[in-house]
Amino acid sequence: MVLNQNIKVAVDAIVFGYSQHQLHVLLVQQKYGPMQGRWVLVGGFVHDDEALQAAVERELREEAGITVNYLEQLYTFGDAVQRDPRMRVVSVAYFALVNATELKLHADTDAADARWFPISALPPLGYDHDHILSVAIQRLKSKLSYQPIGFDLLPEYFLFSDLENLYCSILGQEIDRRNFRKKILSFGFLEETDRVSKKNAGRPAKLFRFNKLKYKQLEQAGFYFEIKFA
Amino acid sequence: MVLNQNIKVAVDAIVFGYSQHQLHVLLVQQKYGPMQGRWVLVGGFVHDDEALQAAVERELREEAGITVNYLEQLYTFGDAVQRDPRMRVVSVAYFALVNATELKLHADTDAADARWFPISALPPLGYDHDHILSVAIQRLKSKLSYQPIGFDLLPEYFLFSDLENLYCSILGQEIDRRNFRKKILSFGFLEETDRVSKKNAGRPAKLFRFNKLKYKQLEQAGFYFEIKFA
DNA sequence: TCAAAAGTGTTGAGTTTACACCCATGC
DNA sequence: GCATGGGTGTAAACTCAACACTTTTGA
Repeated sequence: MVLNQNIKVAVDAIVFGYSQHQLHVLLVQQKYGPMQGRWVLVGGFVHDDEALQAAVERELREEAGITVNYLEQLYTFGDAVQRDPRMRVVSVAYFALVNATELKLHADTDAADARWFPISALPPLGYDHDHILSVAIQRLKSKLSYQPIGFDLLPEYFLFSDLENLYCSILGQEIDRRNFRKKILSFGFLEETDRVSKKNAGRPAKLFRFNKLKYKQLEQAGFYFEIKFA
Repeated sequence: MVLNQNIKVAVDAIVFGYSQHQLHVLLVQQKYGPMQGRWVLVGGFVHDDEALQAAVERELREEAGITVNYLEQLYTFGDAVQRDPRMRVVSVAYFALVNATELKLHADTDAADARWFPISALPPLGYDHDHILSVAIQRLKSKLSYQPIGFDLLPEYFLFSDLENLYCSILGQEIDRRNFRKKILSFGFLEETDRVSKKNAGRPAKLFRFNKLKYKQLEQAGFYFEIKFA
C-alpha cells in the first residue's frame, strides 16, 4: 500500500492559571519561523514514537518548565488547511490547568520566553491560536459547572472567597455567597481545616481543602457535581 | 526547517442509527490489509488538501453511500503508537447520527460491504475500534441528557413512545411515561401534528415533530435542555 | 369483549432562590 | 470605633418523583 500523505501532526496546550482574581493563560514567544516574535500557545510537533499526550507534556516541560495539574484533550484543529503557512498541520489541542503555586513559581523564574497573560489583556496571537483559545475558554466555562475543576486552579489550601471569586470572575456572573457556600459544602468533599488566613483585611477566614479521594468515591456512588447560579 | 515526521492522519466515523427499538452502528468489512475480513468503523486517510470533516464526509459517501444527520468531532486517538500495525496513525474520530429513513434505505440497498449491527450483537472489531466505539457510546449516552440529539435518530414524524423507547433502550433505564412526556412537552420545541400512526396495536397515536428552529431560539434565549430520570 | 398501547393530574418531597445582619480582626 | 471581609438561617417558589385509571382501536 502506497500512501503519500504529507500532513504533520502537532500538539498545542492551552494552560490556564488563576491569580490575582484573574484567569491567565500561558503563552510563549516564537523565536523563529513565520510567526517570529508573536505570542503563541505552547506546542510543537509530535515525535514518531511518542504518544500525543506525552508530546504535550514534553513541550510543557521544554518550553515552559511546568508540570500541570489537569490535562485533557480539547479538540483537533485541522479543518483549515492553511493553519500554518509552511505546510499542512493538524494540531491536537490539550486543555490544561495549573494551580496557583506552579503559576507563581513560574512568574518568578521567568524561564524561557514563556509568560502568563490575563485573558483580559492578551497580545495578538499567531496562527489560529485566538480561535483555539476561545474554544478552550468555552470548555473551561462549561466544565466549571459540571466538574470540580476549579480546585485545580487554586492552591491546596484556599479560602471560600477565593473559590467564589474564581467562579464569578471566570463565568462573569454574580453569585449569592450564602447559597454558593451552602451548595458546595453540601457536596461533602470539602474539608474545613484548622488553618486560618489573614491575608485579607477583616475577619480571618478558615482555609479549606478539596478532598479528591472523597470526590471520587461520591462520583462512583452516582453523585453528579453541578453548580448553577441564580 | 527540516521536519522528518512520519505520522499519518486518518479519520474514522462512528455512525449510530436507531431501528427496531435498538441502537445500531455502521461497520464496514475490510477488503485488504492487516485487518482483512474484520469489521471496522468507516474511515480512511485524509487528503493533503482536505479538511478533516470533509474527509469524514467523503469516506461516508464512498464506503457507505450515506449522508449523516449530525456530525461532530469525538476524540483523537493517537496515544497508542501501534494502533495500526503498518505505521504510526493518528485517527480523528467523528461521532455521527443518521435518522431512521437513511438507515432503512441503506439496509435495503446493502451497498458495498457496509452493514448495520445492533450494539448488542457486534462482531469483533479490527484495530482499536472497540475502544473508539465504547468512547462514542459514552458520548451518545451523556449527550442524550443534555442535548436534543435523540431527534436526529428518529424519523421526522415520530411517536412519543418511540422517543421514550429510544431513551430507555440506549440509557438502559426505566422511564416514567407521564413525567417524561410532561417534561419534554414543557420545553415547547415539539410540534404535535395532525397525523396519527396505527403502526402499533392499540389506540392510534399522534405523530410529533421536532422544531429545530424553535429549539435554536430557546437556546439563544438561555434555555438549557436537560433530561434526568427518576 | 379483550388485548394492546395512548393519553392524562395530583400530591408530597426536595431543591432552589431571595434576602440582611452580626462577627472578628487590623488600623 | 470603624472599615473590611467572614460567617450564618429562613420562608416562598419551584421542580421533581411517585403513582393508576380511562380511552381508542383491531382482532
